Amino acid sequence: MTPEQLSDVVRSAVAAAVERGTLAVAVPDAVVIDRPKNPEHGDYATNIAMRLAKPAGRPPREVAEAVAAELRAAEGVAGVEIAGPGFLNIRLAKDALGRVAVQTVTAGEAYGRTDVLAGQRLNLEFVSANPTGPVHIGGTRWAAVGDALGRLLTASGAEVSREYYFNDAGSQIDRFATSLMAAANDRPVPEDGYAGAYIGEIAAQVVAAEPGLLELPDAEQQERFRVRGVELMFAEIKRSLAGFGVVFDTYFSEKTLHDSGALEKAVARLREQGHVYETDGAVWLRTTDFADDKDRVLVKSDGEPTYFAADCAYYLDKRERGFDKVVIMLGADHTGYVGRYKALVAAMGDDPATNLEILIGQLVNLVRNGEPVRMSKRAGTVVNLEDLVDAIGADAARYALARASVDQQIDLDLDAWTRKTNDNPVFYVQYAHARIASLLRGAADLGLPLGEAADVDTALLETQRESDLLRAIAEFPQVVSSAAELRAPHRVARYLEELAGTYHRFYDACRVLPRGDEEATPLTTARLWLCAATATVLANGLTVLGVSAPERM
RNA sequence: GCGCCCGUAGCUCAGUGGACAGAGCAGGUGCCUUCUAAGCACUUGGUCGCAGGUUCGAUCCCUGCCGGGCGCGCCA
Repeated sequence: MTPEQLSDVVRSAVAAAVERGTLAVAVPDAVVIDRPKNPEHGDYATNIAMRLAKPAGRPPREVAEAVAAELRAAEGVAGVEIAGPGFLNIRLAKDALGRVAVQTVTAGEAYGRTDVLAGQRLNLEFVSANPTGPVHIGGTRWAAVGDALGRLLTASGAEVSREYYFNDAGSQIDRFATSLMAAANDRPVPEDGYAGAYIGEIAAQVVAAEPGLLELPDAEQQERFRVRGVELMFAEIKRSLAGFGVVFDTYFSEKTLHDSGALEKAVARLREQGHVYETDGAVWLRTTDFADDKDRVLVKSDGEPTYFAADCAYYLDKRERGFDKVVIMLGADHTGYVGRYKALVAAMGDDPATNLEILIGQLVNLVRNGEPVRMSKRAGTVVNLEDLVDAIGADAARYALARASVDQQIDLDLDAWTRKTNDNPVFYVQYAHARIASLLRGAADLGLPLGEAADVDTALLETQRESDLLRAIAEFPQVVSSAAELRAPHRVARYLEELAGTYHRFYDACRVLPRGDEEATPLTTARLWLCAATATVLANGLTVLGVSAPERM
């Protein structure tokens, strides 16, 4: 029995008490089930009696008595104790807990999937780095977290589309093109231009692809460098992301919004809604009507639309494509956009609370030998996605970036994440998986297959270490769904570390395979199922994070 | 000045209103002739930044302070 199943059982017990007349209260929608740290507090515990005490108008312990009386009769429940201020400590029947191992192995890759977010259509935008250079470390954090979040949301039943918005219009791209042209013609890096070795490399590729390019007038050259340069740079970005295991459903070009008249359409819609005015020759959106700090310019006095105007058009486009909710992940240096983005959604006539979600990720600092790695865009010492992968590998990079809460700044220590020791959590978790894989290979060599689910006596799994492991495994679906709902992939990583530790402790205490001349027993089989179940959860969890689950290490 | 994030063990960090606040690392003591020691056991270590408030109950919610990070363009 998993906590979710137990939650339903407890809820039914409350309903039964109400039915019987021993409790007068509205039956709650959901019952919270805890996994107590203290084994004396049973397999699971619930605070439902304390929650219902006030609405029932009775002391928590009396409510607890009424619920416990019903709960004791429930299938799979071996014992119920009332403790402390009114906790219900529940002990499951041995087999009710043990069957979790069978359920897990049987479900395989599907174990952990739920439908809690079924029916939601989400557009998940992340990375969205401009094709003027490689994906920097901040974008890399979002590549890891965003992709993991996408997998989590999908696992929880949501319909998710990953989207990468790229700016291929405007002055930043112009500066990129100018920088390429300067590099190709051996001219100095222009004012506000881009430096770094990649500029020279891209410039050379453009020249190679376009014979006679350097003989053309500057204006024509510039255009060719822009088009080809963006193309090449973007291919480079896609390649590095793919190497990181991140692929998007849609790569959305800002330029297409300009070319299709979508900006004018968006401005017209905002004007219809009555939120647009003109001052000093510019067109403004009155975002202050929607709690923004100041109004925002849509069209500059020189007639050029702003980036914000494109944001408006882009938001409208996403909504017209049928997404209920637009989720955007930004770095902490973009915190200032939240207010104006909410305002634009409201000005469009939508509800920012339901149609928009902006997730802010704090900055990443790199550390080597305890010293901060100095980063300078001008000096070309920016650490980007590929540098990080080269330094510590894709698995460690993804895990390191995904295991921290996005609200927390991270100091990513390049040495710690390459160490093959216990202070490297990704190895700790992967090692547990490889260790089980090795054990299962050993079982196969001994001619000990798992066999049929019906033939396993999981009630034999009765030691503390075994039931600890079963409870940890049972928790996984809830970890996934709550991590999805809270937009917190790091919870999965932390859970996996705990699960790995629980497994290592089990392994240390419980011999699985027969030694020497010993014969396999029913307990051998039960423990093999438990090991296989653990491996399934470790693999499913690592997959959610985009990290491999190695068979050997 | 205003907005967002952070402040929890010596260090790096978990902790969706519940029971004595947790993990890894670092320090100390042990455990490998048989399933991966990249492991495990025991042990040292806390005014959860400070002060109020809400609650049966607060590390968590609210208010105010203190300290650190980031941001506040007719840039993109």
